[in-house]
Amino acid sequence: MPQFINELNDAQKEAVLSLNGPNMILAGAGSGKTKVLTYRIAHLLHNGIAAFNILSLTFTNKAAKEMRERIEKIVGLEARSLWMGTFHSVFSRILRTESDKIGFPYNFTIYDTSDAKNLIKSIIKELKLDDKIYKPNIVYGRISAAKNNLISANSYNADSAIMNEDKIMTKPEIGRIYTIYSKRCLKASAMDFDDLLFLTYKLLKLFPDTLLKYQNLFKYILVDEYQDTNYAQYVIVKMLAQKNKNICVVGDDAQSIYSFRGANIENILNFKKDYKFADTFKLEQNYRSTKTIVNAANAIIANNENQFKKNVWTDNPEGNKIKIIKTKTDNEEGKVIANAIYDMKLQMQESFKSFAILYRTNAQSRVMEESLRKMNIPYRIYGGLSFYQRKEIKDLLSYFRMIVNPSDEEALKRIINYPARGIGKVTIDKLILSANRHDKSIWDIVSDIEHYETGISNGPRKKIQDFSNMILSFGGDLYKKDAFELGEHIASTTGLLKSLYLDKTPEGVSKYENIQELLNGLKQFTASEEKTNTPEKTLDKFMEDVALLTDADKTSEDDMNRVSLMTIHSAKGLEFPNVFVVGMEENLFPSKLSLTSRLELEEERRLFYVAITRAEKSVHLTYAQTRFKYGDITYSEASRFISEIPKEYLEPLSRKTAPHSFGQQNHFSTNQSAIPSGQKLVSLKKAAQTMPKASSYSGEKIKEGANIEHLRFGIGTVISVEGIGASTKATILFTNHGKKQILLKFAKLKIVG
DNA sequence: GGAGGCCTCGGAAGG
DNA sequence: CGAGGCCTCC
Repeated sequence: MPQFINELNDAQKEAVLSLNGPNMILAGAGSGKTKVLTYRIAHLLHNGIAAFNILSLTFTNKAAKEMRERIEKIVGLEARSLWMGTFHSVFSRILRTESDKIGFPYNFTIYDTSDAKNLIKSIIKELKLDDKIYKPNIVYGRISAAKNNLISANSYNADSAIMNEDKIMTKPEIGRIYTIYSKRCLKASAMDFDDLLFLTYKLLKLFPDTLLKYQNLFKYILVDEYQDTNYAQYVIVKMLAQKNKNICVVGDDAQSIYSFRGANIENILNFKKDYKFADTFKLEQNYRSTKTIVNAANAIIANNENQFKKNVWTDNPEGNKIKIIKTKTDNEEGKVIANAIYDMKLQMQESFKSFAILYRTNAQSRVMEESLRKMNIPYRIYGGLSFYQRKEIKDLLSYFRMIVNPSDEEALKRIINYPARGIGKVTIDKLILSANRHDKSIWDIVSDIEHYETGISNGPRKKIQDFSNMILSFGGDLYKKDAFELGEHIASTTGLLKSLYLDKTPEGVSKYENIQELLNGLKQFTASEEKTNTPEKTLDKFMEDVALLTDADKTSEDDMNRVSLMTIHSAKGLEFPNVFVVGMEENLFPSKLSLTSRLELEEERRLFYVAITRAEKSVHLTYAQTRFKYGDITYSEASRFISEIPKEYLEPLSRKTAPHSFGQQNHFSTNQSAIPSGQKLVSLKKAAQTMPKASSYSGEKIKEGANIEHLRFGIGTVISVEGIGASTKATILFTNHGKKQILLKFAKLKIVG
């Protein structure tokens, strides 16, 4: 038995060693789930299973990448032959191989969500439907949900229950839109994200020999975060595993937080029904958090009805109690947290990266940001507009897309008049009309405009020809130039690069930099290749999965020392020594929209469970009595979730410590459960506001031998000063606190005596 | 085609 | 309140 097995506890060991048959691993938060998955795969390889016979599915690229790296550390390069990736990336790989069977070319485009919504919007317009009623978002949501439930456009229109639902929603034409949308995607040789699942299902369903081929290929299947699978994913996995039944799913029903995008918690709850002889393993020992955190989390989740019985426990120390902080306003909440981070950093010698601020909605990040910025606390916000969604990036990528697949309608619409070349809205509408009439793609018309009666006059027609010729000429270079050469050629000949270069506004500069970054990506992609007459790292290869990439996949892992700000959803799978969960208020968390149903409230509670189980050492829960929402002040009460934590895990209500000479005082006004004490917090607010600016220190005065006063540690003498600039540190001997090392950048030292 | 004004709308988010 | 979409005007 390989050495690595000995690093595992008994439950983990069993889960790793049981290789055959259906297995379900229920992994509590922080129980070493990834470790088990990686060792299990390593163990399969050790047992002579070929890497290419193992399929491992995850939800994020990041998870797949991490796992592959970890396996590579154990087994070496063999790990590269594993089928390991997200559902979408693995399925797109299969679809590119088998595309002809379902009527697509191998070089199909993958539409991202905004492409899909644009197409829907344009169809709604073409059908002359009221876009106030047929909101693209809603229509997209219906179509997406249909596909995730494996309902084709035909079945949709034939399903009286669905049609009736749409009628009741006063949107009886959604089925028609769905039909046209599917047709247009096919014409454009494009699949949206949901198609990657739906069409994989269709492929395996319609072609039994293809199904058999992949059943034989994927002798062992592993699925991570199984509680997040939707119906389509569930069915496809089931089909693939049908023959060998060597399927291992890993998940935690308590962390199912994605039902709003179709995840079905029943998939994990019913695993034993689907696979009768399944072995179940429970990983219940938590290695991440303190006893206090683990026990509090258990107590919270116990309020849910739908769940597996699990007993998550830990050998870790008791740890600090959970602190509840109440503030008057959301602004104050931000200030108090910034102060608390500042203090904890000093007191506990923590680095900034050990802190995370988690919130329910992205809108809450702004207040936090402001406070952190005022205190010069470095932070990083996760989420928001991704690199690949930026306008300038999408524009250039649209050129790339058209070169790989000229039928790509959304790419064409984006760039046919960008940079401006005199092909206006009216002309484009005529093109679309003509394409629809002739049942062709827009590119079919554009590339052969002479042969169609479009009603477009000579001027614009000439310009369309020029555009078409340009695309064709780029296309001619596709296999002659490598991806970087062609990409750069396009960026410069179209004038895209130049116009951004000339734009010296901050936005323009940033756009130019982004384009450069994309080109750098192309360069990296081609870097491995030697110069030959027939390059292999061509643009079409680069484009294959670019639509499946997200920011998290971009290289240059930011190891900077910053506080992390993100939604609780995006914190799933991560861990931080110290966690602040902010906005613990009724109608915010739990969200107002969840209060109507028990199931939704339970999902909010799981979300809270996820939030506090991110923490290793400390948890702070904060709430504000008033908060700005949509420009109005709203009043809120403490979240019901706070009162679900047994008091023994909460910091007892304590009187504040006497104000310090700087006017600083203990921020942690504790407040048990739902009933606010009405304690006056004015002084606290003042304290936050009168905090000296972190940057206000003048470094020159802090010299060896200087007597100083520190905000928290009081009087002391500087023993030595090391480092330069922002990293200048002083070693100071405090009268009452002994020797401490302090970063001058953040310390507020006052020279005394 | 682009700038600027008006209107609307507001949950979380992977691929 | 503020972002984004849409319309209007130049």
